[in-house]
Amino acid sequence: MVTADPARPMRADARRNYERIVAVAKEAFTADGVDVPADDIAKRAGVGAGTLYRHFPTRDKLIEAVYRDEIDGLAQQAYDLLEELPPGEALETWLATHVVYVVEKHGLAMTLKASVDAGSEVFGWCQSRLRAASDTIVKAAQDEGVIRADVTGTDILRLGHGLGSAASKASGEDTKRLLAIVLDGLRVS
Amino acid sequence: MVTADPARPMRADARRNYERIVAVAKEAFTADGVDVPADDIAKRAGVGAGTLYRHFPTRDKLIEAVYRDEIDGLAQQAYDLLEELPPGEALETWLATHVVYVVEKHGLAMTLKASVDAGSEVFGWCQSRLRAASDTIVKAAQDEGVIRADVTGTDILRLGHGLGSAASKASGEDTKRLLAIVLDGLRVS
DNA sequence: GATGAAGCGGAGAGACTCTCCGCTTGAGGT
DNA sequence: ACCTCAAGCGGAGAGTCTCTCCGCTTCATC
Repeated sequence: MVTADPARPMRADARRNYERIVAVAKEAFTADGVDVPADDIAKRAGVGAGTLYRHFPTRDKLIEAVYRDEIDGLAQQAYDLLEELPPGEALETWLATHVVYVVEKHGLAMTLKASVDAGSEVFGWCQSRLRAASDTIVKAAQDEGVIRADVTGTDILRLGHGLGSAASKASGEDTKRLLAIVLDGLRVS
Repeated sequence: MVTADPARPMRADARRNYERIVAVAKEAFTADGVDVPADDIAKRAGVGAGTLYRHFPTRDKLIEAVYRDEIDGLAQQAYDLLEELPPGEALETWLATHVVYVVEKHGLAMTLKASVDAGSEVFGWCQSRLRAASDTIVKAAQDEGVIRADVTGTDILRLGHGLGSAASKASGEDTKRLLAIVLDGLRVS
């Protein structure tokens, strides 16, 4: 998923470090904001600054990688949920996850997105990955006949985003109710 | 408009410098992005770093001030246009200005907004200032009976923003056409 | 003009990003 | 098992950026 060059795969320790750094960075960004120093992240990950900067030539590349990883996790969850639950429930759970994600990471996501936007290749990648996941889960639920046939994957994405934005100014109770309303609307009547 | 303390007005030189810095910063941000060093801006404005940092205790405050000024200019233009032109034309011109602004400053505005968002007091101020301006110009045009009665100031803001987003991926020609379509839709039929 | 307060400039402290290079370690060959 | 060497590592330090401090200058007032 994040291999650099398929011709010669990363050495085991290099890959370990790469993943370690992304994980630590994600934690650090969430806890302390995107302004946390890169050297700090290196230290917390138990690697030298050189190692960090070899994997991520600039600070922005690191931010990009975290953003990408975050989105990738959200998309992956769609596929995982499909294996664990019946499609209808999977879709409902996924939408709820999406909303929680938007609410919890709102500020972070905005800043990450702003940092990433310039070299928007990554941004495009994220968008298509999310859409593919959303399409898949929606289609599965539709094949079972549990949700309306005229809903698209993009709709779900937008609903998740919209609900999240609305919910970030509302209480947890309200959020649940809003989500319930939308879920009800999605089901075949 | 940007006075700090009405009790004791700024000294003339201080105010001059304040305005100078904001103007230079706006130019610098537009030309070179928001990452341009604060010291550079001080130099270009012909003041010492100390002066800059007294007026704007942190770099973010400077960004905030520029964002605020930018929005303020857009809002002010609504009132200015109302004095120069008949209300219908004023509204049309303003909407076009808005679109151009969104297109030209898209990247910048996003980053500014992301930087500002945390201490969102400024953000709120900007929003209400824009809405007031929009409401005023819409109401004037409606009183003349030249645009639909069911349109609100917020609608115009949204249209401006939406058109701008759509237009940033389209050609100048397309933008003009899109704008013409919307303007046509706004007129009483 | 004289005087005090408000404001100015820029050297420099501290922090951050990124580079460089000698040392270490994993992986393939024998 | 051991050898070899490219791949990878760490961290000192160069260069840059933000922000502070304080002696000097300028404005406003009398």
